[in-house]
Amino acid sequence: MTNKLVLMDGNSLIYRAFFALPLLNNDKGVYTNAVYGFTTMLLRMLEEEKPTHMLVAFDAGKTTFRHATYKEYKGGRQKTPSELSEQFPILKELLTAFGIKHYQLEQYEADDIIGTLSKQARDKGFDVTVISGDKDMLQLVDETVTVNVTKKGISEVEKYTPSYMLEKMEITPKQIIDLKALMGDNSDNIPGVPGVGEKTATKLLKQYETIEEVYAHLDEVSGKKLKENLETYKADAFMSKELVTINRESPIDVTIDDAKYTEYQPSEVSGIFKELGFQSLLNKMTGEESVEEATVSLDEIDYTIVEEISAAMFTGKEAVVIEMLGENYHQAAIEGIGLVNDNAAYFIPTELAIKSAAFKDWAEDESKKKSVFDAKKTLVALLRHDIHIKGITFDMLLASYLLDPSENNLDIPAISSRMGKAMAKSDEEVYGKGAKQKVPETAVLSEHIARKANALYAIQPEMEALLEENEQADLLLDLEMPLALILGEMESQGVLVDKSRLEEMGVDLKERLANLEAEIYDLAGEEFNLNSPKQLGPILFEKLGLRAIKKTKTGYSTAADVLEQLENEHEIIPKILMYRQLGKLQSTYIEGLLKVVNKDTSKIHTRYNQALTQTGRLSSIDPNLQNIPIRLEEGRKIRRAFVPSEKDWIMFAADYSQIELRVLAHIANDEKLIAAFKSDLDIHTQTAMEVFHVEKDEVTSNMRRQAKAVNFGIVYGISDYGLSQNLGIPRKEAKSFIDRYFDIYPGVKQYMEDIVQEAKQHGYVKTIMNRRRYLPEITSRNFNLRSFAERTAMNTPIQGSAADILKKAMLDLDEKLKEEKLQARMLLQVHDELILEAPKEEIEKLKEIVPAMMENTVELIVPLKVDYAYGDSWFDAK
DNA sequence: TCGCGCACGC
DNA sequence: GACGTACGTGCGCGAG
Repeated sequence: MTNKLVLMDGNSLIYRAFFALPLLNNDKGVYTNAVYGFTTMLLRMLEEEKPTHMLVAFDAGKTTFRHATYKEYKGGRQKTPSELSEQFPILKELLTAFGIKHYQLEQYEADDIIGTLSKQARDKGFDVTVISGDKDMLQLVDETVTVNVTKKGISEVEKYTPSYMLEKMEITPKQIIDLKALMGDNSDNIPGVPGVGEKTATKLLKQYETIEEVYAHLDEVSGKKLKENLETYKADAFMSKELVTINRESPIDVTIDDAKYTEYQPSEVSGIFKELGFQSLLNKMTGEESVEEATVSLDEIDYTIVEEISAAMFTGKEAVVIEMLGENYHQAAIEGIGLVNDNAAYFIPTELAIKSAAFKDWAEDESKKKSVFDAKKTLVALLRHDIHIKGITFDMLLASYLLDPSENNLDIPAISSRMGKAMAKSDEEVYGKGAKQKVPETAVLSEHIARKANALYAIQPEMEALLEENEQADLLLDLEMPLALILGEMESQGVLVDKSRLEEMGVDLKERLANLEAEIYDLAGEEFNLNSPKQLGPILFEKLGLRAIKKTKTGYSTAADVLEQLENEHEIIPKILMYRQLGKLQSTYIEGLLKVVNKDTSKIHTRYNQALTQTGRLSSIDPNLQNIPIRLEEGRKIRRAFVPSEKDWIMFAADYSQIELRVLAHIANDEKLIAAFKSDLDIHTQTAMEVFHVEKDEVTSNMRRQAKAVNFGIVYGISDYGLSQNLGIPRKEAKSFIDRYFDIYPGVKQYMEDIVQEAKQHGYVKTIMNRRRYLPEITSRNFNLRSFAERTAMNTPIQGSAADILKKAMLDLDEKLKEEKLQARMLLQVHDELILEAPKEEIEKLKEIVPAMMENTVELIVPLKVDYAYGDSWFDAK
C-alpha cells in the first residue's frame, strides 16, 4: 500500500474556521469555535484520506525570511483577535491527543514547511494531500501532490489536481507564482502590477508562460496602459514572484518518519472534547447517533415511469409528491409527480397528469386518501391546473413541525433520515442550490421523486404514532391540515392592489426624500451615503460632535431610539429620522410591493409559512403582508392600495382585543386579571390603577403608557432589561415595576414559576391545543441561555395558544361562510386579525358572523372580544 | 453571498 | 452579578 501523507496548513485553516463559525464559547467562557471548525475538518480528513502520515504546520512568528526581501510583507494586516489567538494552544494540545505531529520553524511559514515536506514525501513515493485555505498553495500541485482548498467557510473543499487546475484556472501549478506576481495579493500585501487582475494575468501567462517571458516580449503586449504599468512596476513584479514562491528546501528538523500517524485513541481525545464542550463530536466518535449521516447507501427502488394514467393505478390510499423547484409555488412549474401505494411506485410526467381525466378524478375524490408533503403547496400547485385536490389525510411537513417546531431542515429526505430511514438523497444533492440549481436528467429526476413519495408513504405510520404519543394527532388532523387548505385558497385568491395609488405615493415620496437628502447634506457639510449607518455615524458623532449613546459591533449606533434622544440637539436629527421613515416606505412598501404584484391580475399572492415559527404563529413572505405599516399615519396610507377585487365589495377587518392577556388570565387563572376582563375595562388603565394605587380618573397618560409596556413585556416575555430599554428607565425601576405587577396578579406570578418548573421537568412547554416547544437550554449553566429559555417558557404558551385560537377561528369562519352560502372570503391573517373581502350586501351578515365565530371558537374563563370595521380599502377598514 | 444595522408588524 | 433582550421579513450596505 502506498504511504499517504496529509499536510494541514494550521494557520490558514484555523483562521478560516474562526471567521466561518459564530463565536462559540464553552461553559467556561473559553472561545472554541476555531478549534471546533478545525477539528471537524481534521476528522473528515482522517476519514476520507486515511493517512499513514500526518502533520499540521504553523507559522512561527512575526518575521520571516521574506521580510528581508520586503519589509512590508503581510503589512497592514489586522492584529489576530485575542478570541482567536487563545485558541492556538488549545488546538496544539488537541493535536497531541490525536497523536498528530505539529511543527513550526522560526523565520519560515507553514507554506514552506509543507512545501518542503511534500517534496521529500513525493520523492519517497508517497501520495500527498495538502489542505489549506490559501490558493498560493496550488503551486505545489503535481501528479502525486493534491491540494485541497477550502471554499465557502470550511464545509467544503475543492480538490486541485494538475488537470483540474488547467480546466478551472487555465494555468499550470507552477504558473501560480507568476500569476500572483502579476496580480499581487492584498491580504499578504504583495504589490504585483497595478491594473493587472486575474483575467489579464491569466491571458498573459497563457501566451508567455512566465513573467520572465512576458518581459522578454514586452513590446508585443497589447494595450498602452498595460505595457506602461508592466514596465514601471517590473521590479515589484519580480519581487512579488520571489515572495510568493514557497521554499521547498527549508531547513526543517522534522522528518517524514516523525509524521507517522496511527489511528488515534478515542479515550485520549474524549477528555479534551468534553472539556471543550464538543458534545456532537463526542457523540460521533463514540458511535452514538449523529445528526449528520455521513454516507447513505440507498436500497434499490422499483418504480414505473407512467405512460398512461388509468383509474386502476389508484388504490384509494397513496402518497403523492408534486415536485417543484424554485421556492415560489405560485409561479414554479411542476417538475414531475411521484405516486406510491401498496402495489407500486410511479413517476408521472407533469403533462400527462394535468391532462388526464383519470388523474383529476382521483385527485378530486374525497374518498381517495392522500399523504402529501406540504398540503398547501400541493393544493396551490394543482389549483393552477384546475385540479382541486381533496382527501388529504396526512401532511408530513406539518406533522414534523408539530413534533418539533425547532427543526428547520424540513424536506422528505431529511425527515425520513431523522426517522431512521434514509430513503432518498437530499434535494440539494440532486438539484444543487442557489444559482446552480437545475433539473437533472429524467432518469435521475424520476428516481428521486419516486423515492420521496416512497419515503413519505413508508414513514407516515411512524410519524402518526409519535403524534399520537404526544397527543397531537388532533392538532394535526383537525387544525393544521384543514387550515393549510384554507391558507392555500387565500393565497391563490390573492389580494387586489391599486397600483396607481402606490405609484402616486412613490412619486410624492421620491420628491420629499430628495429634498430631505439635500437638506441633510447641507447640514452635514458634505455628501455621503445616507443609507449607510457606517458613514452616518462618524458624521453625527465626530464631525457634528453629538453624544454617542450606543455602539454596535461595527461602529456607532444610529438606531431610531438613539437618534430620538438627540432630537433636540441638532436639526439634522429629525430630518434623518424622517428620511429613514420615508425611505423605508419607499423601498420596502412602495417599490417592494410593486415588484410582487402580478402583472395580469394586479393581485398580490403572499405565501404563508405554516411550519416555521417556534410559537405556532404563521409567517408571511413574498411579500410579507403581516407587517404593512399602521402605527404612523404616513405609513398607514399604504393600506389604501389594498382594495376589494370586485365591484361593490368592501374590505372587512376583525381583530381580537388583547387576546394574549386574555389567554394569560385563562391559563394563569388569575382572579384579578380575570375580573378585569370580565368588567371589560381598558386593561392598561386597569393595570395602571393597580400598580400605582390610584383611581381610574387619576390614571395619567404616562401611567397608562408604563402599565401598557409592562403588559406588553409580560406577554412577550421580555426581561427587566428589555422593559427598561422600552421605557427608557433604569433596570432597577423596571424590575420593581415587574415585581409590583406580580404582587397585584399573584396568579400570574405563580403561573410563571410553575411553567418554568414544568419546562425543566418535561423539557418542553405546550399550548392549550397541545402545540409543543422544546427548551433544552432551560437547564443550561449559562445564565443567558437559561434566562432566555425561561422567558420563552413563560411566553410560548401565551403566544402559541393565541395562535391556536385564531387558527381554529379561521376554520369555524370558513365553514360558516360556506354554510351561509356567502360570497365573502378571507384574504389575510395577521396574527390576531383577519381581513376579508365581501359584497356590500353581506356586511350586516358579517358583522354578526365574524365576531361570533372568533369569540366563540374556544371557551376560556374570560370572554374573548373582537373589534371589526369595514370600508373601501384595508385602510378604511379601521 | 452573507452578515449587519435598521425598520416595519403583532 | 453575569449579559443582552418576544416572534417574524425585508431593505441597503459593505466585506469577502
